[in-house]
Amino acid sequence: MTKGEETKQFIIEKAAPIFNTKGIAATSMSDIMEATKLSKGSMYVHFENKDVLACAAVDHNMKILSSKLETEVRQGKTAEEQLVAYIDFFSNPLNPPVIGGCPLLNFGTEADDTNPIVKEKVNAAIKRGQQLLTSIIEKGIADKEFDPNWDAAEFATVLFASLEGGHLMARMSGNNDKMKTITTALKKNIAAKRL
Amino acid sequence: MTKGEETKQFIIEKAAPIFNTKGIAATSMSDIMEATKLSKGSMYVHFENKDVLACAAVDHNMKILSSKLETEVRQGKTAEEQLVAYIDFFSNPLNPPVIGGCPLLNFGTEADDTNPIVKEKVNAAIKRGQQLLTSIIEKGIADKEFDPNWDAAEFATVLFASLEGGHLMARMSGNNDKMKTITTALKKNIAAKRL
DNA sequence: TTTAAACATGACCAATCGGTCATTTTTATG
DNA sequence: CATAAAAATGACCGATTGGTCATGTTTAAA
Repeated sequence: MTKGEETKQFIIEKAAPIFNTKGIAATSMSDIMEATKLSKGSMYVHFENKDVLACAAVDHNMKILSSKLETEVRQGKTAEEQLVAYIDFFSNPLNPPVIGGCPLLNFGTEADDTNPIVKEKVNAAIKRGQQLLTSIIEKGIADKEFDPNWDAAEFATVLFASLEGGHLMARMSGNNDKMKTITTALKKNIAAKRL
Repeated sequence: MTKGEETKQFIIEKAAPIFNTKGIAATSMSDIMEATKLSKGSMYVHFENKDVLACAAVDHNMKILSSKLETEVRQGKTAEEQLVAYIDFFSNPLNPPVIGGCPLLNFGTEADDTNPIVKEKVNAAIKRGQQLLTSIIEKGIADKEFDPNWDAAEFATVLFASLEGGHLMARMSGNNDKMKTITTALKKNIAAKRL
């Protein structure tokens, strides 16, 4: 890795949590300069403009999130353990795996009507999450672990949606009770499909 | 209503959808001036600063949403009809009841780490939504319409969370399929509690 | 060790930001 | 209708925004 590549990565890592907490529009290049202790000119050596830097930060947040998630899910041996690991990974929005909370929620809502590029990144990430969940469930069915009539795609959708909604509820209230209710209900639904 | 009050209301009504679509930080006073065709000085006659105007816009968006929702829910006679009306009200995020999509999601995620006042407004609105749902379910139980062992608060939480999550998924994908999956699953759960 | 390219710097730029205020116009009341 | 208060105007303000660029420094390969 050349010095330039190192600096570029360094900037991304410092910028990512700022964009994720303050939002893209509310984050200024000065904020990044302060966090990196680098000069303005240096930022523009590595990123042609703020949008490009913001996109890199979005990507980085999602990559960190998914790599941490995959590490946790891999710990599970059975499909049920893996589903539970997935749920537990998102079970405490007040101490989230990525600084600033879920980047899908944060960047998704901001980009919705304003930034089609970021919006598509979020959409793709959601699809990957859905696919991971669906494949775990289908593996569980193939392994005679779950009821073969279980609709994998449907449950993956409901699970994902309720975790995102629970994330919002927990962060707004500053309290994790609602999230606990949701994760418990989800796990109950999974257990009910056990053979 | 005096002329001043009329103008103030007019500004709020024009500003509300802009704040809800672009976000608070990304909306400038010039945006509001353009939408209202009013001068900058006039805006500051009615609102001491941008934050106050933004708060008024947040309140307005939520008020419109909840009043439309209540109208729909009131149409239902039985508790089940009312729950279904609630779900249907949020069932098409691509053509949402309030311009810009769900204000709880939009303002909530933006305000999370930056604006405690707006955050608390969102939190209070979520609580009201939860209370409405809980009371409908409890009424249904009292009327011998639903299984008396149904946990009203739990289902209210799951319902609300999955609708918000589904909202995000639908808007990111530009497609309503996931939301349809969610609403169908929710209605199935309700029907299962019917006596 | 030489040297050209890559990197870093910070002064500088026009544009826009939120906000103010003296002045003018409109409103509403006696 | 007179008139004082309320509302509306737009020029103006300092601060900050994203972005540029000539200059100096560091890197890395020959």
